[in-house]
Amino acid sequence: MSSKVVTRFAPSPTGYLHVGGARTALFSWLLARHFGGEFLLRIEDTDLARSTEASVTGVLEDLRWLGLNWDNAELVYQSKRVAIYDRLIEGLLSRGMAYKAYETPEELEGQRRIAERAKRPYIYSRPKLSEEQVRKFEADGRKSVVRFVMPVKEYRFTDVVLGKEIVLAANQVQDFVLRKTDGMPTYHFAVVVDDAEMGITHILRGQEHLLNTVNHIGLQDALGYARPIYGHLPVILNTEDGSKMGKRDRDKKIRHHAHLWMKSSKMAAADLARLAELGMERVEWWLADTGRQLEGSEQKKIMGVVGLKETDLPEILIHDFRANGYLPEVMLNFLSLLGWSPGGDREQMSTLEMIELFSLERIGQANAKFNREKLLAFNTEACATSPEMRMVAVMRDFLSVNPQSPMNAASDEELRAVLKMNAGMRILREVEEKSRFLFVADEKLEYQPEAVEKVLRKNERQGYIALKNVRDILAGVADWSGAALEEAVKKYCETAGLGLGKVAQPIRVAVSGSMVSPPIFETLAFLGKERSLRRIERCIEVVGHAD
RNA sequence: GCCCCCAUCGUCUAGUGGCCCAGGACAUCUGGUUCUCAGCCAGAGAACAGGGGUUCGACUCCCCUUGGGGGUACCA
Repeated sequence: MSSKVVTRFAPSPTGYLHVGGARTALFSWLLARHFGGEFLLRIEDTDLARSTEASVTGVLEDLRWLGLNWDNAELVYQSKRVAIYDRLIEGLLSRGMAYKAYETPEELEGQRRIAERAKRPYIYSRPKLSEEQVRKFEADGRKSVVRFVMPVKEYRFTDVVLGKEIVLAANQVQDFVLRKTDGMPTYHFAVVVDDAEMGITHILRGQEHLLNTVNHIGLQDALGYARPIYGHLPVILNTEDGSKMGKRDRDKKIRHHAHLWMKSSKMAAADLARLAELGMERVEWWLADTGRQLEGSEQKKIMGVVGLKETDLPEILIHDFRANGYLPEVMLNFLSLLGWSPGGDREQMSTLEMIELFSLERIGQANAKFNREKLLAFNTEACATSPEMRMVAVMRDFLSVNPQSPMNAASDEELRAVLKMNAGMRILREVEEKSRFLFVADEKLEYQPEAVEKVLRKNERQGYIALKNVRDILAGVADWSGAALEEAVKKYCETAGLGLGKVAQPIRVAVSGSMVSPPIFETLAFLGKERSLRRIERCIEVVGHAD
């Protein structure tokens, strides 16, 4: 095997990149990089109704974020290659290797139902049309598709991932559609032509394509193409129910909550539709069947009504993980372990190590469940061990996709300091939630009622009193450093006979507005004497007044 | 229904006939550390789906059962 390895990733732009697609892309990329070959990108936009340019942009951005760089400067769009497909299809037609078929989708559906009712497997049977019938169909303006004359025989091919030969019996093959009524090629046709023309040597794809492969090799034989090496990757499943992990899962959760909401608030679908400013039929249609999906904008409206936050939804899309503050290198590492293992006890790897260690033989056969907790643990470790510079860059990227965060105003130096005081962070979203108060104007700081109650008011306002007392101590601290502040406050605790927690928590609430923040002395040092005291002063006033 | 794929701790997996009364990681549980959250440290429990073969010997090979997943489109 002296020829160069050429792999590809060929997403259909009907949504953003999800973990399954990313894993497929990663494996193809690793294979190419391992052998010093090429990794190409192609956009499979033959489904005119569902493909969008926004999806293409999104997928490309996600791939770039992950660092899965592709080698073709010019992207291949199947929608721009229709003339090429047409020429080849005409060739097949003229040689009798394909034919026009005139059944409507409804007629086919009917045939399928009949077969199902008779408990017979449905296999499309080629109708024998007389020339006269064909003329009549054409004259009636009946739309036609082009079907491939699939040679009836046993098909077999070797799968490198499964490590075995896949056999499909002759009675299972059937003629399939090459060109749809709208003139676009089907996936099956375009994929075979493009893989051949792009010189793809290895095709890695999800196991849902396993049986499609026989159609593809039937076509390859008819068109005189060489057969690439195939490998079908195990499917990534949900931990919760073991079903295939996919974009539908977010929709599933929203629907579930919508039902709960209707039950608890005694509302009907019509009320939900009205409040969400959506059509009633649309909402009812969606609620009725778990197989149905709403558009992203519609989902948002429903979520607003039933009280679901973006962060309540399961992360499925690569973009979700980015927006929650996972590191791309961690995603890559974790994804690589879903179906692959370098062997032994090896788990955490840099991308370079993954390239070096990757091999098709070590890809597993069993489906894998996506374990979020383990991903979190990997991310925690990476956050703890990555260089400061890297973390600042990652934080910037995180903030760029969270433009509403006040932390966007922070300088690199400030980010570095914030990251440092957040040692032990798991994801960047936690850093943001825990530290955003540092970048809110003193007078705009909001005090959580529960925090004020529990920490300052409870037990005869012990916390409030401690805060007042420690305010005077802090006002007298000359060296406003973490260490000096700690010393001063601890000394106060000792003389007052209080545990550090009894004093630290009131200060925390006063400067952050909540019961959770980075370590209190570092927080004070970051804010500086003036701002710290101003916040404490304001808190004393606000809480005192409220009585 | 039919076709195809798969099967080691709760989860991801290591294991390619004796090195395994099965190793690692995450999760769980128990202690410890700590100004909150998180983290960190120490320890513990936890698996070869079942039944037949093959073999001197099976987690490893073969068959069946069961279970899980995928496909069955003018979607990819």
